Amino acid sequence: MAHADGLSPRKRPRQQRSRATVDAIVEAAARVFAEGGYAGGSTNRIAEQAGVAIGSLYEYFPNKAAILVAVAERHLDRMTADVEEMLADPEAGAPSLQVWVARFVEAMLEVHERAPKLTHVLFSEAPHPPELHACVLQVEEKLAHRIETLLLQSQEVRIEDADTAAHLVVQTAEALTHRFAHQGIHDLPRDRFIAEVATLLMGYLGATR
Amino acid sequence: MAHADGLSPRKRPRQQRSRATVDAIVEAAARVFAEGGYAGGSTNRIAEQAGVAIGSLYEYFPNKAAILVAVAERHLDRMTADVEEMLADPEAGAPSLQVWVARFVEAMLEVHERAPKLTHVLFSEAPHPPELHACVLQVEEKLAHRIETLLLQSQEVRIEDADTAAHLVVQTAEALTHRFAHQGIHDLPRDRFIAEVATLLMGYLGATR
DNA sequence: AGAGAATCCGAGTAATCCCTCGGATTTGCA
DNA sequence: TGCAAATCCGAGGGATTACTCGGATTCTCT
Repeated sequence: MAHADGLSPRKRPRQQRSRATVDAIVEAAARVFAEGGYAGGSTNRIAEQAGVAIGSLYEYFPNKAAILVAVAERHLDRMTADVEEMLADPEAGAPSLQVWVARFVEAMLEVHERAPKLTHVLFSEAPHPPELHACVLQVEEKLAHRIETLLLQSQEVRIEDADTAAHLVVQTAEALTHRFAHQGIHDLPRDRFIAEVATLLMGYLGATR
Repeated sequence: MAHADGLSPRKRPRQQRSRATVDAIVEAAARVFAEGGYAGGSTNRIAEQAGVAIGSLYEYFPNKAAILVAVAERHLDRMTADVEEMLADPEAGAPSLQVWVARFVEAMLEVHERAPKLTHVLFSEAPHPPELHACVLQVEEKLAHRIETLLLQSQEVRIEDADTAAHLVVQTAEALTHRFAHQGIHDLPRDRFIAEVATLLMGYLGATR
């Protein structure tokens, strides 16, 4: 009934008209934040870009942070969906772990390449209210779990602590692809970068007893 | 004579009194930025924390971004100095590459642990004027070069492209220690994390022909 | 059709922010 | 000692910001 936290929507959109408004706001916010960062994007500008009055915006979002969280949730959902889809793609019968890892790295990279600025703002630049942090943690957890099952299925490696290894793999892939998409790494070309990271991770998985 | 870029100091401090003022400002700015982020730290608050009038602050810094750059330069200088020192420490006669890598990872971690919030603001949160970006690049270049000579000296590994390998090692260590210091990774204890990252990097260096 | 709920509107408020400027104070030096 | 340069001061200007509120408009449902 009462919202203890100050981030949940102040009012639920009940008609499809208002649902469209909320969508437009979130979409516009993604653009605005990606352009000028979180602090640099004003709520007035978001409303303007969404073609909506500032008053309407505050009908559904209690404050600026809530808009950020909404953008993050939508973006993260799409990210995980994309990665899942690419990992599920059964184009080869029984791929080796090497192939799985390379696919994973490329999937992460594509996800970051799709919206490097926004991803950077969401993950690194913006202040992280606990709401958002939990959201990020959940995504990483989901990815790590996916990787872990991959590791356990593979006969190529005997892993001692698959849980930890999976988390490190996710963190490493996430961090490196993020950096590469955002600012590049030592002028490495894209495919070379992917191969190198895949090698890095395979070395780890092979070495971990 | 004229400063084309808008970041160089508007006036040079000539007496030791003003040099102390500039120091106090930079130090206060580091505290303020670490506390509330770049956007969250106001120049008025920085001046107040430094025990200096706002007018005095603008005698030596043309704008807020210039203060950020000054803080970054000082912090990065200390970071590189610390890492260099730890790597130069000759406590063992001829350490193996494994030992070198573990030392490097621990050094990077300590550097991030010393001021995790500030490091995060400097590296990730704050807007990166080209001045700052060049500064960061230079540090990474220096570290990569240090690692590269280490690789070339070692007889344990035959590296094909030592340059690229060194850069990837630096980026990986930097990214992972940054994350660990800033928000932890899967509740890994510190020593376990170091060991794991060292294993990761050694696997890569061993696997790269 | 008509009433009440949902939605939309945008001028306005209070706070804050970066930065200026004219003058007071202190320092170095002849 | 006295003067010019260096340093310090802080009230306040001009711009921007997040957010409010009272009322107009549109929708849903009987």
